[in-house]
Amino acid sequence: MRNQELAKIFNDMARFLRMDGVAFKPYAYERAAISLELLNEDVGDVYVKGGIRALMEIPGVGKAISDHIEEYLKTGKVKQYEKFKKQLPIDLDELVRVEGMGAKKARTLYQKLGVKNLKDLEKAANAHEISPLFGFGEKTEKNILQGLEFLKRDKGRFLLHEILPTARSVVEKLKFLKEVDQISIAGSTRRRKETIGDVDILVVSKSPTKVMDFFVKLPGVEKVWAKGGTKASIRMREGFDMDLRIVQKRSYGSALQYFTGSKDHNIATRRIAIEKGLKLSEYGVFAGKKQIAGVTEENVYKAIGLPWIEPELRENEGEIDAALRGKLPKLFDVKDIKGDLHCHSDWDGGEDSIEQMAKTAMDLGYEYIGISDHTKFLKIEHGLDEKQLLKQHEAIKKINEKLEKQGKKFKVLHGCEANIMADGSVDIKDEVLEKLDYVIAGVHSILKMEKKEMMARIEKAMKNPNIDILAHPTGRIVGQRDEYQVDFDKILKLAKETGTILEINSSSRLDLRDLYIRRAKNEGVKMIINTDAHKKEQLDYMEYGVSQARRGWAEKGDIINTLPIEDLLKYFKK
DNA sequence: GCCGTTTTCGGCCCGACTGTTTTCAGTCG
Repeated sequence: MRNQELAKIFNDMARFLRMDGVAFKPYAYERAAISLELLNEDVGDVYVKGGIRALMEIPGVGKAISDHIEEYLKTGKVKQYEKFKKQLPIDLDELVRVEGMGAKKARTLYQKLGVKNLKDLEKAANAHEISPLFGFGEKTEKNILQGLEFLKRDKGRFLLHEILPTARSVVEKLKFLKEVDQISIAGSTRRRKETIGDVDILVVSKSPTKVMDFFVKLPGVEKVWAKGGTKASIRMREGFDMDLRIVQKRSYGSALQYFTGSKDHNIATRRIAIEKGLKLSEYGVFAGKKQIAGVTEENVYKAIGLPWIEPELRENEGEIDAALRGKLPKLFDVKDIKGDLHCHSDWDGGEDSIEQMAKTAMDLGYEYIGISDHTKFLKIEHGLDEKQLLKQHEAIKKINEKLEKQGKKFKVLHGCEANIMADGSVDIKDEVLEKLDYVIAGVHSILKMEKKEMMARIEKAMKNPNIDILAHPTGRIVGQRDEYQVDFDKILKLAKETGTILEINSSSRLDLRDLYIRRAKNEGVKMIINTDAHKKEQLDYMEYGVSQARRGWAEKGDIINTLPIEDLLKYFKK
């Protein structure tokens, strides 16, 4: 989409302008870039429909930027941008990935040493050409070399699944310190973004130095980037950074609000504060010099005329407007989940027996679990055939009888995760599917189909009266695989027509993604959050699916496994 | 360069830490 291409150009232009010491213009270009990224419609279509005038309707786009957009749409280029690039023919994106390298240092190194990319940079640093330069020194050169080393090992962003347990264990360790009065995870981890760049931790303490010293000496710390009186930053062995901020009690709420972000949400909240003649910073809300809020997040939001906003919503994607109108969604949490219907047992090569899975589900406080093993087409997953499914059906019946005898209210449901074949049929006969409590179906093979073919395939499956749930509907796996060629609007339409439930898969697929969840909710399409657990420990993944649903503005009524079993069953087709 | 219930000019989010030029620019979040 041309929106993203233009957003990149404007972000780059902002960087060039900032390098030249131009004030405020960079901010304007960045705002325009954000607007374009958030625009639902292709900017080319906007222009075709309404010309320059329509472009100027886009927030942050005025006369000059709309001219740039028009120029780009007509010629594929923005002259001013080309001029900037010619003046500074370096791979800035690459260079600024080195910790401590910004645009200005990069420019100096190009002008003095001809450094254009990481390779040149490494050569110059190794040859000690950097340290003698004006404004640089021994330490800067050493840091550049170390930054380059880290970059070589850089694995990019981490999955929330990988980060959250580590972040929590660090919080637990810090809690042991008597100097730590209050503590919280902040940043994108608190917003439960699906991938995390680094972990932010906020602490209230009267003895910051002691906490800092402890923090930078935690096991697994590989490098201390910075350590001051209120702020420290470390690189962990696993390859991600952790930042610790220490504030006073009176600023805990405002600091938590600030460090939770997102950046765009914060800019929006600060603007609101300014409109009210107040100042919002991490230290509090101020009327002149007087602090009027800051101890809790609730009173910070209240002071600027907003209700408290759930961290998962803080992306400046409509939550502020919704908050002002009293239309924020009522989010639910993992405690509202009554069961998990996408679970594998040792029948298909999973690690744990049906009983063990059921027991773990009971321990989690669930009222039911659904066993949905793979079916026969997936030989690599030891998929079950019709005969085995019928046998499993009897086994589950016995387990339920046993549970009933023990006086447990808990129930094991029997399903399966059938394969949607290339032609849209499934690999288990209807007469067997009919006997199950429910059927999940998913695409697991021939993923690289053309959109039209793939949609015909999925349409046929969704129209199958035996298929209740579409597993991982778009096929993406975070950080590993893009979604297959699907038309999500069509999927929503079919879900409405056929009553097929869309899955929010809590594993590293996190499929549906948050924006799709929001669209499904708006269309009134029902969803279910499942873990796809292949062993009992993975039943804990539910929290990630719930976070995803929360980021998608979903409410209890949108998610059928918040329902008790008798109501849940009503959503299945038969 | 953009914007507006303080509005067509004057303000734009704001503070911490590092290293080096020893007073502050550059970078980061």
